[in-house]
Order: sequence, then structure tokens, then C-alpha cells
Amino acid sequence: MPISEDQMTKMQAKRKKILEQAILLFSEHGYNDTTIAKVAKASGVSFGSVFTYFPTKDDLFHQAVMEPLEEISKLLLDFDENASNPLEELEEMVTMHIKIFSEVNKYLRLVVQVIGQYTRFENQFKELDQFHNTFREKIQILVKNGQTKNQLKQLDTHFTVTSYTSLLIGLRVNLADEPDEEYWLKFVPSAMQIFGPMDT
Amino acid sequence: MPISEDQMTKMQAKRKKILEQAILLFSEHGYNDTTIAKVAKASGVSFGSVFTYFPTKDDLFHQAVMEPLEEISKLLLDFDENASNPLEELEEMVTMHIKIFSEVNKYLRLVVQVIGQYTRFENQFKELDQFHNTFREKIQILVKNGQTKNQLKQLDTHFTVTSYTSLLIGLRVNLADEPDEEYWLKFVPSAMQIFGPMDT
DNA sequence: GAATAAAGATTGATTAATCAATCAGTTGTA
DNA sequence: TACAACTGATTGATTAATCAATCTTTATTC
Repeated sequence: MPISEDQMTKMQAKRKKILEQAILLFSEHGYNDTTIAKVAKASGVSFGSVFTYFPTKDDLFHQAVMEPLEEISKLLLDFDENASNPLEELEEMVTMHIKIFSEVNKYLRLVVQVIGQYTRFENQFKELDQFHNTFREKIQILVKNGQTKNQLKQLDTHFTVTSYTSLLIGLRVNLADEPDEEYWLKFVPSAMQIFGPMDT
Repeated sequence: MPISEDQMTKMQAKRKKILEQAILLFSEHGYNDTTIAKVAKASGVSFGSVFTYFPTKDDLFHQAVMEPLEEISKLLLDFDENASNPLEELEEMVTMHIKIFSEVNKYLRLVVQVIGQYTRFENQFKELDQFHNTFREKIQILVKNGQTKNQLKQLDTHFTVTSYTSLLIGLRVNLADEPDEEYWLKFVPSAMQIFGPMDT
């Protein structure tokens, strides 16, 4: 007997709620201090139900790290690396990235945990690292275009772009308790400096 | 019967060995996955002996985070904020900081864990945060002096310096598996850009 | 310098608590 | 009625901390 569409929707919602609460708890208390019982309580389902949706705790963690990545990577890659005015596009991109990093607090702190213990969370790290490479490559093209048009100084693009992504993740670590987007946006000029803009 | 100086030295060495191994294990596997049994085995002492030197596991973790801070903070603060040539001093300082961050891998990854979960490791975080403020204040003086002498652009020093420390910690997160000091030194120009040097 | 005693360091088996995962029984739905 | 989801008590494994017994070191005595 196949379950109804209504039932499917309900179950999807339940799964989503469990995963949401898991992300919050994992990011704040880490893997071991986040017990299945706590996740169940926070998401309003029974202990056993968590295992209906996620076969093991490891799997729950894996999904907590992986599932939000798709949406966030789309947001982070949403700029035109071949824009006619690379410097202008770069500034828009940086502003957008800073906004995203200021908003997505909990999930990014989970990401920091995974990267910080890449031997422990090897599988998740590999996927995050792969996105990091894609991310940097796309920004590098924009930076190279800016250099060709003499809008940016002739700095090594690999080190420039890696510095930029390091600044983003470093800000997320340092400004853990700072939720104010306006404050975050004041870091845009500093971030732009890394790319060596030609004007003052 | 008081113990001899020789005995004292031996015990200090034993304590140091336990703490060293604890730092390595905590930084790589986190608090919960680092068991007292593992620390004991890694440092070549019995399970019970760990408790002779550290009353609880919490205390061992606390000391693992706190004790290296004194030495490292000395290294990081070893620059002259009132140097006659601020830009030159700044470049020397940045080079030194990058070197330190490239060398002190394991401990700094432990620091990232504490900052990343500041609600969980509240006490340790407070002390690290205090150092962070001292660190930034001293760099700010140097940057202001550089701006006064027109060696640096008139950027907001608070956001500039916070960006700089974020870049350092972000590099440590991103370059986890990169031990080569020469590679790290190639980030010096990017880091310098943040301060807005006037020459090219 | 050998014998003895006392202090304190060392050891690992034991204890008590925690938690992931299971599973048998129950509830809800088509 | 039949099937699937739901539930939470139970199980087995893990681990921080304790503690009684053992070993090592040092001071004292003859």
C-alpha cells in the first residue's frame, strides 16, 4: 500500500525539522555532545523516530554538513566572472559574500568544525574542499580579468584569492557573536584591499 | 619527607609530556574523542598517572589551551608599534606572524576549536578573546602611526586590524595540511594589502 | 654503606554514568 | 485489514573518575 502524497509531505517536513535542529546543535555543541535524545527533543519527535529518517548518527551529521551546501554554494557562486567591469563586479561579489557569511552563522560554524578536524571528518571535508576549489577558481577568473584591464594590481591570483576566502572564514570564526549585518558590511573595504584595486 | 629537586624535575618532565600529547590529541580529535586512556598511552604513562597531574579531564583540556598561550603571545607581540618607519615594521611583523602561524599548527587548530564553540568552552574562550583584544590594540597603534606618516591609506583601523587577524586564523583553517613555511610566506603580500600600503 | 621506615608516586581493575542503536509493541492511515 | 511509521524501554559498549595495592625514592639509624 503506497503512502499518500499528503503523508509524504508530512514526513519530509519532519525530516527537515530534525535536520535543522541537528545543524543547530552540532554547530553549537559539537558531534559528541549532541545526543540523539537532544535532537529528538529539540525537533519534537520521539527518540526512535530520528532513526526512521537517519540510519545512524554519523549519517545525520553527514547530511547536516552536506545538504545545506548546495543552496549556499549557489548563492556564493552567483556572480559573473566575465563581467565587462570586473572591479565593479568584484565589489558587488564581496558585498554579497559578506552578507551571506553574516547571515549563515550556525551552518558555517559547523563547516569550521569539519575543516578544523579534517582527519576526523574526512568524507565531509573532501566535499567541502572540492567546493572551495571551485569557488576559488571562479573568483580567480574575475581577478585575472580585472588585472588585464589594469583595474587591479598584478598580484599572484592564487594567493590573493586564497587570502580572500581565508578572510571570509576567519571573520566567521572571529565574529562569532556578532549578528549585525551592518557591522559586517564594514569589512567590505578591507576585503577589497586584498585584491589590490588601482584607484584609491 | 620532601621530594628532591631531581624528582621534581622528573615529574615536571612527565607532566609536560602528558600535556604535549594532550594538545596533539585534542587538536586532532577534539575533546570527546580524546580519551584519558589515549593520552596516557601516547605519553607513556599509566592511566591513573594522568590524574596525578591533572585532577580532571576538563582541567587537562583547560591547561592544554592556556599554557602555550603565554609563549605564543610573547612571539606575536614582539614588534615595535612606535618604530620610526611604521610601514617597514609592519612588513616585518606580518612576515613574523605568518611564520608563527605556519609553524604552530596543532595548537592553533585547538584554538580554532575553542573559538568555534565558544559557548561550550566559555572559560578558555574568554582568555583567548582577551589576548585577541590586546593583540589588535597593539597592531592598531602601528597602523595609526603608518597612516599619520602617510605610508598607509586612511582606512578604519579597527576593521583593518580585525580583518588582518581574521586572515591569519582563516589561513590556519584553510591551509591545515600545508606545512611548508615558504608557501605560507607567499601570503605576506596579500596580508600587507589589507593595511593599504601607499607605494605599489 | 647496609637496613629500615615513611612519604608519595604509580598502577590498572572497578564503578557508575552516558549514549547509540535495537526491537517488540503500539498507533495511525489508506 | 494490512502496512508503515512511531515509540521508548532495553542492551551493550564506552569512558571519566576512584581507590586499594604496589613500587620508588629519600632520610635516618647503626
